[in-house]
Parts: sequence; structure tokens; C-alpha cells
Amino acid sequence: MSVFHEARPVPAVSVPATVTSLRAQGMRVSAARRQVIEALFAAEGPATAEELASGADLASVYRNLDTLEQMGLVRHFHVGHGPGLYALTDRHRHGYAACEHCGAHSELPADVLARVTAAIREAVGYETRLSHFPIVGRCPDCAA
Amino acid sequence: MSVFHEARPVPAVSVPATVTSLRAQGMRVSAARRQVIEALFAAEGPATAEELASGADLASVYRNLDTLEQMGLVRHFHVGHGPGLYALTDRHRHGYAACEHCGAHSELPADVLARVTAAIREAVGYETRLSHFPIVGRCPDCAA
DNA sequence: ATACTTGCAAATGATTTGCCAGTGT
DNA sequence: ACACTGGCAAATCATTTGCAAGTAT
Repeated sequence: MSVFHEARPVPAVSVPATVTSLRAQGMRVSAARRQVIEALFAAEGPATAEELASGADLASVYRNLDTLEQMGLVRHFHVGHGPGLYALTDRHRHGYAACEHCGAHSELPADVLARVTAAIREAVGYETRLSHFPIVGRCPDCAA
Repeated sequence: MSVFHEARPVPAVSVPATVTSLRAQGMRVSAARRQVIEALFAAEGPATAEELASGADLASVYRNLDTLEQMGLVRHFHVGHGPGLYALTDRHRHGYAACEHCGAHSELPADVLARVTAAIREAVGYETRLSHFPIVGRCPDCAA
């Protein structure tokens, strides 16, 4: 459950490749699990558990996302007060700035990320994980 | 409810002064409301609604915190997956780095805050509000 | 007097858990 | 076979809302 001891990101090439990879790690691939994986690959961006469910039971979806997250295939983070957003780790290695108003989020360039992380570390010694909890504010459009 | 159109921070000098100030703004001061205000002044740091309740009804506490936040007296933010933390705006103008593991949080020096905010603004145009959603990571102790 | 507040109960939304039947390997 | 999973219902946690009764000004 802790997000701190993540496995190295599992390369997310394709659904079949991922399925094979999972089985190789001794994990079963049921219909519901494959569906979640397919939804993750099909998603255009980070999605809620609900959006990834496609009719399947939400409890199972959450359980699967949890399991996949422990394996390092999936990552989740939060924007504002809303529900968690899940995405393939591979497609989501970076940090985010998120708009609390409209929910939009922008990827942070690596150099900015590095600068921010370094600044925080030097100032208070914290190891920042902007990939899990993005920096929240208002996007250019909502700044009005 | 929106945190974006905050009134200028209400100076939080003392409970009686605050009560007077509130009444001046046409707001009533009931027992429950005064209790919340006293709890906020008595608190050593940001506290949950539950901690500020002191036996009062939680619904009222939330309603009051909400009202006080709209007036600019109170501010709330979130750490990790836990409940919201409330504090007097006056004592909480700054940004925070929070530890998702143990819940600890450290105030960010103004210059760091400024640097981070500027970096984000330049990179993606977002106006950061680190006072509402702190930067989350692991504190020095939990980094182990 | 009367509009603002409270307390209590019930509703929400997100996520988790217990449990037993179903199934992948 | 047998441990791992899924589905479903019920439980949690934080927070909100509907209302009738109470009260600050």
C-alpha cells in the first residue's frame, strides 16, 4: 500500500506484453484485471477508478489498481478535492501542476521538477514526490 | 466556498478582538462559533475539524470553518490522504512541505516558496497556491 | 421579531473490507 | 486441487445537507 517502496517502473509496451510480464511475475490475469489494464492503455490521460471500471465492480477495480501499483505498473495521484487519478507509470513518470478550479493538469518539464525538488530538499530536507501529489493552483485560463 | 476569492487575511489577534471584528461584519457569534474560534487560537498548529470540535457537532464545526474561511480568518489544506487541516490564516500564510508517511509538516521559507512559485509559473503558467495543497513527500526522518 | 444557527439524522462520494462462490494455472 | 480473484453487500471516513427547533441581535 505504501507508495514509497515502488518496484522499478514496469515498461508498459502493450496489453499482451504486459499480461505476459504479469504472468511471469506469478500474477494471475482474470477478465476483470485484463479489463483494467486495457482501460489504462486506452485512456488518454490519468483516469479515475470509475472511468477505468467499464461496468466492472469498483471494489475489484480498486483492488486491481492497488495491486498493479504495488508492482510498479500503475501510479495514482490526486487533484484538488476530487477522486484519485490512475495512470500507467510509464506514461506518468513526471510531476504535475494541477488546476483546482477546472481540473486541468500540465506536465512539469524535468528541469523545473529538478529545480523545485532541489529547492525543497535544501530548505527543509524533504524528499518531494510530485508524481503522487501534484502542485495545485489555478491554470492560466482559470487565473482570471 | 471557492478558496480563490479570499478576503484579505483577517488579523487574528485574540479571541475577543476577533469576536468583535466578526460582529462588526454583521456576523453572529454563537456558543458553537466562539468555541471553534477559541479552539483555533488554542491550537498549536493546523488541526482537523474533529480536533477543533471539542464535543460540538461536527456539522456545525464544518459549517463554521467554512464561513470563517470565506471571511479570510481561516484557511485549510490537506496532507496526504488524511482529513483537512484548519488554521488561522494569520498563522498560516506560508506554504508547506508535508510528509505523507508520518504527517509531519514543515513551513517553507518565503524565498523558497517564491522560487518554486516562479518556476512553476514560468514553466506552465500556473498560479501556485502552496498554502492550500502543500508539497507532499517524505520528511528527513521517514526518508529512511 | 426574524433571519441566522444549531443539533441530529440521513445522504454523499470515495474507497475499503468481509465473505463466499468462482476460476486461472 | 488450491490459492488467488471477483462480485456483492455492508462498513468506513470525511464532509455535506435537510429540517425543525433555538437564539443572537
